[in-house]
Amino acid sequence: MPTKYPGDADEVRALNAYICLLRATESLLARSSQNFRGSKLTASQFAMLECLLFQGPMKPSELAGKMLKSGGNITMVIDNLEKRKLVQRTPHASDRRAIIISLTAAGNKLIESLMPPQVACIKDQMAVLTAGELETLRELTRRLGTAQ
Amino acid sequence: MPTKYPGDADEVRALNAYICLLRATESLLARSSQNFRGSKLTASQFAMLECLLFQGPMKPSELAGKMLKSGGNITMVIDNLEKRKLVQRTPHASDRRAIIISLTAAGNKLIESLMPPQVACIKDQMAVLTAGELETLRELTRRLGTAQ
DNA sequence: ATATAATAATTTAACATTAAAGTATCCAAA
DNA sequence: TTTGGATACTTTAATGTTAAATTATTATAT
Repeated sequence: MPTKYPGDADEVRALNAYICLLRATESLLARSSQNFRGSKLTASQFAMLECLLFQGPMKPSELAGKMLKSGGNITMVIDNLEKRKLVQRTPHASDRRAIIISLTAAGNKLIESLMPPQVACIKDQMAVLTAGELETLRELTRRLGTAQ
Repeated sequence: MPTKYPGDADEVRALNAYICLLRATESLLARSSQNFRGSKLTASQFAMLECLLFQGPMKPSELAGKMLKSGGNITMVIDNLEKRKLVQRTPHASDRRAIIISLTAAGNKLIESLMPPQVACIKDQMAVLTAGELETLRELTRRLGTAQ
C-alpha cells in the first residue's frame, strides 16, 4: 500500500518488491478461487479437502499445522464441510481425546474433479513467466519464506 | 499445499513456484503484523490507517478500491476505527451520498509512530535477498500481478 | 496412586470478509 | 421535470479468523 514512503534506496527497493509480491499473491488467489466458487466452497474449505486428498486422513491439529490456521478455525471449517457430508469425523483408535478427519466418497469425488482445473489455472497464470524465471521466482521466494 | 501433485514438468514448475510464493507472502505478513499487534490493530485497520496517512482523506469506496476489499467490509473497519477515535467521518462537500474518511490527530500520531518499525521490519526480512534479486523479484511479481 | 502438566478438540467473543439486499442521492435522457 | 439507472454507503446473513477460556484425556513426576 505505501507507494510513496520516503526512505533510502534500500528501503524503497525492499518496499517495492514487497508490494509487488503481495499484489501478485492476491491476484493469483483471486483468480484461482474462481475454480471452486461454482461448487460453493470457500478457500479454506477447498484447502482442507485438497490437504486430505493429498495427505490422507489426519487429526484437526494436524490440519491446523499444515493449513497454518488456528484450532478453533479448523473446527468450524470441519463443521461446515461435515454438514455437506464432504468430510467425516471418526474417533481416534488409541487416543480418546483425538478424532480423525477423512474425505467421504462425495468429498473425494468433488475435490478430485476440482484439482485438474485448479492446476491448469495456476499453470496458465504462471505461464507469463519462462521456465527459468519460474525457477528463479521459486528460489527467491523459498528464501524469503524461511527468512527470520 | 499440493506438494506432490502428479503432473508434467511445466505443471510441477508452476506449482512449486506458486507454493513458495504463497508461503513467502504468508511468512512476511505474519512477521510484519507483529509490529502493530501491540497497538491492538488488526491488519485491515493498520492498512486503512496507512492508506489514509499516505494518500490523504478519501471516500469509503476509494478505500475499498485501494485495499481491494468489499464496501461492506470497509464500513465495518471504519466503524471499529471510529469507535477508537482514530478516524472520523465527515460529510462530503458536494455529494450528500458520500462521506470523507480522515485520520484524527490521534490516528495520525499512531500510524506515524508505527510506520518506521514496519518499514524496518519489511526491509530486514527482504534483506535475505540482494539488491539485484529484489529488482528481479519485483519484476517477476509485477508481471504475475497483472497477468490474465 | 495421585497430583500435575501437557495435549486435543471445542466454545466463545470480537473482528474480518463477501455477497446480496436496502436506502438515499445523483445524473441524464425523454 | 420526471423517470430510470447509476452511484455511495449501510445492513444482513453466512463463513472465516484469532485468542482465550473450557472440557476431556493422556502422560509424567513424585
